[in-house]
Amino acid sequence: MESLREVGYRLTPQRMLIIAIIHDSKGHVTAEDVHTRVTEQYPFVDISTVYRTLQLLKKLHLVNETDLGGGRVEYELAQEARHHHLVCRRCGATSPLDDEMIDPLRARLLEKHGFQADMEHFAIFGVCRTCADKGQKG
Amino acid sequence: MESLREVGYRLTPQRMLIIAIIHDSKGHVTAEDVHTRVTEQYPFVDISTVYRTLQLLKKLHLVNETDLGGGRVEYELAQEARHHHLVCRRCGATSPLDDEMIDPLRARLLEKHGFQADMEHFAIFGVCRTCADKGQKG
DNA sequence: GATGCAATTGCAACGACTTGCAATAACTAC
DNA sequence: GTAGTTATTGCAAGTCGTTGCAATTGCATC
Repeated sequence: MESLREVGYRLTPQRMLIIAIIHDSKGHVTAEDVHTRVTEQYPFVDISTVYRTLQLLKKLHLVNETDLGGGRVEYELAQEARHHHLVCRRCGATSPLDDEMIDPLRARLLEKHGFQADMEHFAIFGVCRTCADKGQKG
Repeated sequence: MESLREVGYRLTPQRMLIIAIIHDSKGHVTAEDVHTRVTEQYPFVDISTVYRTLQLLKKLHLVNETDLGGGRVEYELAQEARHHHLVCRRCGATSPLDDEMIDPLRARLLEKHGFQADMEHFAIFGVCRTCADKGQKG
């Protein structure tokens, strides 16, 4: 919470609230979710402030931003180990994916192209095992 | 060009024009680009028609859609071999990436998670060799 | 070639997110 | 505690892209 100030940013009530809300939320939240919960306590806070704060927290690697294809971007605390998401385009289910699965690709990109890939928080779309078992058509 | 009709879609002048324009364009185009060029010939065509047509062509795998981080989505003909893009977050340069580079990951996802990953047209962000050589900070 | 009907279109309104700007307020230095 | 400065905010307007809907039009059938 104090980390913002340590990096030279001002610690405003809005920011504190937003950070607290994200801390309290398990899993993913949208900007809209955060804004709704913020305005319960500080009704005057604008959604643009929420967006700006989320961008800041993302820049500081305090939150991850992922587009899970639901029409709005999702955010989550970046405390846990780096990971990604498998998103089923049939049933919409998402499951986490260890970053280690991506490491070989990262290594290959560096080796063959000299490219240092971020691949911070990927959403990989496809068909999950359950859905693949049900229907045949891929 | 006739392929649309063959799959059960109507072949309208708007669609023909849009397809022709994408064919003529080398590399990536935005919806705005397409709309500008469409209205040179048919000034009444709405941008929503362009968007809808692009979505349709994407669904039919006739064009690829990629978010290269430029604030607007880019489209290109899907005629060539499947590929992806490396996007440098320093200089903004993009370079194509063979799909083969992704194959091992795809195989691993299927094997370990039973997940049939699409990974149709990825944009992988990071730092390119040139920029990495110049500055040190990653 | 006329008729019928659903796919497609243009329009306008909407959705998520961003941005310019003047007012406010967090931090610093006294 | 006060004053100064500058980051941050709220507001309003803007952007890219989507969507509901009535009017149009492609195309199949006669």
